Amino acid sequence: MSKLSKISKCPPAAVEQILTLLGWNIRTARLRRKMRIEDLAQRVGVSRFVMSDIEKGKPTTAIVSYLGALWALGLLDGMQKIADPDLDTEGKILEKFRTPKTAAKRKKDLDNDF
Amino acid sequence: MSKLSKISKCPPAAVEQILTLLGWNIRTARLRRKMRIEDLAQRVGVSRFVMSDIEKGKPTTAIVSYLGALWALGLLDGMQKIADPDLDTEGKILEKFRTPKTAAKRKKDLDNDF
DNA sequence: GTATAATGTTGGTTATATTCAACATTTATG
DNA sequence: CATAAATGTTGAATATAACCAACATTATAC
Repeated sequence: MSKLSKISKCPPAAVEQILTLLGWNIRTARLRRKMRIEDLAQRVGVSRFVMSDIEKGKPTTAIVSYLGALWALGLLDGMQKIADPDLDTEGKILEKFRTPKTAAKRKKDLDNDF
Repeated sequence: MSKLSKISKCPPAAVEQILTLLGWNIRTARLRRKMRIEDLAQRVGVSRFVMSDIEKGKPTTAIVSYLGALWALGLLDGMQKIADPDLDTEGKILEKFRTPKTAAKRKKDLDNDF
């Protein structure tokens, strides 16, 4: 039996697209800085094979390796805003009043399930 | 000998900080949507343990699982801009003229190594 | 306050991500 | 064009990420 999650085996198109784009962007940034794959890999602390995988947008590679590449390129800043609660207008609407620590449901709670 | 990369064992503070923040933001978005860890995990296609790891900002978890969480929460959009070459002013300056496919160096090329 | 649901924790199993060596291919320099 | 560097590819070894069951803890609903 596979120990690889469904999303790893067959990611949604939107996710695959983001991964491919991210890898390509990292490659572009590296070349602009005249660094070899090996150079960037060393700064990040991974092998050149992992760095190559990243530039191809490999889904199962550790997020820290991706973030490390962004960090080594001075491109980590944009990550601050990802999923920022202040910018999550949809979430703010859904929340309305409560700020719970769990998402407890009760039987009667039909919950629109949006 | 460890087969875990240096960056996984001891990520730079900036990277660790981003990971913790990202996990927390995902948790906040989930709670706002009144989803259980289990619910979100199912939509993403991972076990509840992996989803829990994500909310803790575990560095070695596959990037696709993080992106899947963002996707399932409708928060994937922001990723488009990460490392966007158009926004990489530093890179644009360094690049100047060429658009190479490799980062070839020649012996004489002293290269400022920035 | 109590019952119940959600989340956290631990230990064990297994497929696989990372690593590396060696070779092939592609790209850029002079 | 020729040469050397950069990158791609393959196969093998090994530590570990993902998974699960079972139990503990925490938080919510009534």
